[in-house]
Amino acid sequence: MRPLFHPAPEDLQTRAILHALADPDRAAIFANIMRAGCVEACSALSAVGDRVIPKSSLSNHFKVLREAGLIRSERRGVEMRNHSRWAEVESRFPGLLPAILNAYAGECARVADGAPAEP
Amino acid sequence: MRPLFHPAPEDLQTRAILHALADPDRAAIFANIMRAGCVEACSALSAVGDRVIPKSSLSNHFKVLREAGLIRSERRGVEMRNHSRWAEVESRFPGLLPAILNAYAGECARVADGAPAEP
DNA sequence: TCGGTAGTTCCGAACTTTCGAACTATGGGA
DNA sequence: TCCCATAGTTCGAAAGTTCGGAACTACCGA
Repeated sequence: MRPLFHPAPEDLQTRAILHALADPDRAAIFANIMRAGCVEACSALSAVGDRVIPKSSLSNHFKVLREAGLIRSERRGVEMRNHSRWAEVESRFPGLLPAILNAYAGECARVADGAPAEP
Repeated sequence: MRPLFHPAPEDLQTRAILHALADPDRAAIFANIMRAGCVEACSALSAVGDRVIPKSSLSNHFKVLREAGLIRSERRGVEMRNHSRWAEVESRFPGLLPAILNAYAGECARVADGAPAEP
């Protein structure tokens, strides 16, 4: 197992952040990490909605979030703790994360409200 | 040539917008359309920085921006006019576009300032 | 009608994403 | 200490996406 890579705050890239959050599953995972007091084990998030995400895909999602600089992961015994790097991202790109999470939240609310989700 | 597809304001999706703007070329094209009074021909944007973007790639970039709902394109004789749909996107997802364009702008400023761009 | 310009489509090569299977690392008993 | 269970990673094949050159369509002016 190779060591975990985390970009320095000054190496954060807008493109990587947008790419990471352009996947609704990853955005949901990130939103969960924030909501859950900024600390969470990976496997606690293995279901998004009613879909189960396979372990290998989950592992990849966490890697993408980590390498975009959105979360910081550390091995703690047999599991992993994931902290959001909100403050660092926020100070480098003010308003970016709130706007993105808001956009997703607004969209979900609308779907839940009215139109049924497409199959 | 098939007709141009534009999503309705209520069909705009955060994921599509983030995906469209996660590509720095597309983000630059979009920023240009905004800056240039919201109207621009495609080929006017065929260079980003000092790189030339091939026509077919450009055409695809415009398609992605259009289908994400970020721009509205109409054929005008031999060329295309592209309007940004800023107001519509902004009213559906407040703060999203300014935050993203700001993030890119801040990043460019920093690169221009100090470290040389990687090859 | 022809020529030029603007943009699109097609298609193959290169790249990315997904997910099951096999693997590694760690901790807790027997 | 050895073995098992658990948490996560890596591998590899299949499916999907992106890129860009060549050929195409659409429109305008001469």
